[in-house]
Amino acid sequence: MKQEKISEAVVRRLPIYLQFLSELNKREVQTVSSQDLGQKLDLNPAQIRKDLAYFGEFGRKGVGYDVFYLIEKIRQILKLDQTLNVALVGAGNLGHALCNYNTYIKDNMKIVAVFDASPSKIGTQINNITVSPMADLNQSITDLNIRIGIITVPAVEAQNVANHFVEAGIKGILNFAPLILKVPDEVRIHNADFTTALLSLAYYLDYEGENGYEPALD
Amino acid sequence: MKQEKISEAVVRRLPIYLQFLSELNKREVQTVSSQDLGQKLDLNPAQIRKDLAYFGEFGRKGVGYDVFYLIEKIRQILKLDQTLNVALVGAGNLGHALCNYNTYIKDNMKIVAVFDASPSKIGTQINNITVSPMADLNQSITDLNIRIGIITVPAVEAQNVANHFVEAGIKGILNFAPLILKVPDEVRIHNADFTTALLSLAYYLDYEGENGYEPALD
DNA sequence: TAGATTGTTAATCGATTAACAATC
DNA sequence: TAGATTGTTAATCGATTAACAATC
Repeated sequence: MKQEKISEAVVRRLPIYLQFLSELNKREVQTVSSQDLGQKLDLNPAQIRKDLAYFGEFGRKGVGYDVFYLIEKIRQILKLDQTLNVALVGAGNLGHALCNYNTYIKDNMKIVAVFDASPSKIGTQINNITVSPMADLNQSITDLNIRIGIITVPAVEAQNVANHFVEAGIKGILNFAPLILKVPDEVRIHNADFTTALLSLAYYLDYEGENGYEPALD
Repeated sequence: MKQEKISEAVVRRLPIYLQFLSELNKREVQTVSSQDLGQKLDLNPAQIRKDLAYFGEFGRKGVGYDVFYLIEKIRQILKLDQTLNVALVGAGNLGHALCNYNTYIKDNMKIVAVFDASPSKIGTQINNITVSPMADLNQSITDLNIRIGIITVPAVEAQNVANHFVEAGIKGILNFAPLILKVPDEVRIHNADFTTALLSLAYYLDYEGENGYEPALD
């Protein structure tokens, strides 16, 4: 086990491993090799072994990885072995979708507070959570020991919400708004805006193999 | 202008440029330098210049880039200068959110058909589109000349939907389900699952600067 | 002309992959 | 023991960044 710096790319793959391992576990598969994992996840087996080796020796030579043990280990690494409370700002369609989604609950992430600026939204219920006014944000975040915030407001309001989050002591933000937020270095931002993924799809239509863009000839 | 292979990383940044340039255009800013762009988007100015230079010479030395001209050029590169019809399968909360969202419309992407397997959803209206049964998918995709599909169904059904899409001739898929889809090489998949982004946030909590994971000492 | 900023080459940095000894 | 598969080092590959001549 080395004390190297672990790159973001590695950390980003851990939840992907976790998700597929959970699937295997559900199907009562006991053991898995990096070969198997690589094939199912479209990744190089050497990369998977290397990723895991940053954190310890979790496999057995000649055998592979014990599925359940590896799940436990990855959950520890990601700090998902403790419940993490999450706040969400923006009770629009997307906010609703995220609250009703409950994939994260099994991963110990739980949206426990929802806020919105619009009086028409405040007081309504989403999945047993009452939408609160922005004025309550600071207090709730302290009371509920919330460290992660999700932003699902329109782009124009997103920076403002981020500022509120930072002031309230939030340490990680999942941002769905299509812009780059400015926050202090100690706050971590992950962008979940899908418009870039959608728009960049267009580039790859039709011209697979060639370059998509045909410049004017000089 | 060179005929190099353009990496995915480059293409992924184009929509980000586009989005900020549109912002500038709205504010009637005429010209922008790679310096400015880099600062606002948290990117290296050299990288931005290099990205753009793959596709042509869009700037003026000593001056910068004309905002409106660059917008036009990037839209051409991404093939957003023509309207692209999009199909969506999965009329749940997330599907609803995406249909009501209309950011893409200004970018010439439009969801024009929605499908769901559940009888309780079929026939309902989302944003003026009637939810159709899966049986109609093939025909609609042909009739409406749809080349991009969005998957917002639960993970267990996602591969099945992807197969339908492929058979119907879809060339690009935006997948929100948390799994790796298997499709022929000529079909492009972009994953928009945000659970990986959310779960990996946990890793970075608290221990900024250090490594988040504390292994047992041997 | 002087200052600014591009387009592009060269240098650096980091991430992925191949290869293999160790070992179950 | 023979076959399989890990953990890890070395080789490769690709992406980012620095630097600068060209030029507006």
